[in-house]
Amino acid sequence: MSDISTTDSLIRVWIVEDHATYRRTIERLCTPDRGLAPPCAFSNGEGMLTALKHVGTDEHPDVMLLDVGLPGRSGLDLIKDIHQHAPHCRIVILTVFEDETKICEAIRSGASGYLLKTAGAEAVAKAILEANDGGSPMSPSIVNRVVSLLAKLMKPMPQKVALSPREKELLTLMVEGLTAKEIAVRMSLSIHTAGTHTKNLFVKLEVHSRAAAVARALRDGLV
Amino acid sequence: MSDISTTDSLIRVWIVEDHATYRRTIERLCTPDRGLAPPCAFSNGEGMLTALKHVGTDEHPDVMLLDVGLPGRSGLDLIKDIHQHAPHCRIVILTVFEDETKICEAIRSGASGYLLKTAGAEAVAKAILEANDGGSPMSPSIVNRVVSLLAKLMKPMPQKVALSPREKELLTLMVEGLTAKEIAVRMSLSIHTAGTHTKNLFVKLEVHSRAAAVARALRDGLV
DNA sequence: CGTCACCTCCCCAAAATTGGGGAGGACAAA
DNA sequence: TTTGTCCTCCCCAATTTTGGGGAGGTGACG
Repeated sequence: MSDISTTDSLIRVWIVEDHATYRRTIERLCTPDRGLAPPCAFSNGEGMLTALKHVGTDEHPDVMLLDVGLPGRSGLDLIKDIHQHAPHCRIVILTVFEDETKICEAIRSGASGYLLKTAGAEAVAKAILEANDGGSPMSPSIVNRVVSLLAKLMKPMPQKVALSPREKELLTLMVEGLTAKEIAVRMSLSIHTAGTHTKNLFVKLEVHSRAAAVARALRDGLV
Repeated sequence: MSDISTTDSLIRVWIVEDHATYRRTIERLCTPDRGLAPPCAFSNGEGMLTALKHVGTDEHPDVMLLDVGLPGRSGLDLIKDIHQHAPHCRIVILTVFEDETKICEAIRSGASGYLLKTAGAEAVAKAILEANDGGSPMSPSIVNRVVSLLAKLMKPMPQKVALSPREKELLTLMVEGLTAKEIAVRMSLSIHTAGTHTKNLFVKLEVHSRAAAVARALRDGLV
């Protein structure tokens, strides 16, 4: 007997994935030698949800692999429902989307993991085990984003950076693509004053270049 | 007799505005001494539209002040209908919205003017006269946007600037706020190559600074 | 009245950017 | 094959940016 079999039962995995071939790939990697029971696979969230409502609690999945970008309701919406019906089920998002918004929503909704579909079969299998053990499996690039996201939220981002009128004006012109000299002219300032404002602005925005300042301004709606 | 009375009749003004007090303000400024007839005021587009359909052509308004952000259909949708029933009616948008999208739609729909509600009573009165004379009254800030918008459309904007893969990559990192040196490291390039890419990028984007490049990228969704 | 934030102006020097130039190789289309 | 685009690397010099410093003035707030 291998050490895996020391657990009473294999991990119950459910899969929600509309892409048939990819779904098959995932199904195939759920093997007893990995500690995984033959999975239940669904092509959409509705089917999975009705199944979840009708099976007994002892039949509930341990880990749910969830695709987002499904037809019908977004996979992200499903998370809450899953948690409602199967509170102990660990949810792992499996998707091609890498954007912060989706990741953020998923995490907020209560997903345990977030895998990119570029991940190999072994990575997925490992992720299932990790999730089942209470971990939070994530693709490397996702981890990066989560960390930076967290860092962003951690720092006392005072909602809106308190820019003085003149600084806001300067920032606006900077976003227009004007150089320091042009800005000085437009604002009827000496180059030096424009420079001073720029320095102060950089400190407030926590950046070290015009490009970064513009990026921050545009992205955080400071203009 | 004042020179205003040399015209046979006063300007017929219609107003569509849901905010009662503001509507009253506008109504009050339509005085004979300004060359304006007592106006018809409506709190919504539907009412105005039915009225427009039922009155004779000789009763049609000369100038229509239109609020957008009305309950029910958007004021912008109304423009087409108004033109259909009263082709000679000059339409002036009166709103708090300053965004390019709204302005663009309004102009495209056939609005003659676009006023911000921050405009004073006298400005509104002047705008009505200007519109009636075939002009296009606009708040200063609106004019700015329209001009820049026009300029943007004029230049042979080749839809999407054809950036090479490497250039797009560089641009992305530039938007992240990285310096040339950092970008070179991230892209595994020599500073010189990063510089070369930057130069080519600037030519394609028609800019002369990183800040402007970032602004262009972010605003035109190049990343 | 002192303090603090803001605006204005200036000096300075290290570092980065900007904008020319050239040059070789890969690779695909004409 | 020739042409063209793209990627890579380099040199150069003028200009700009960055980030310190100081300094005087205003006006608000306690």
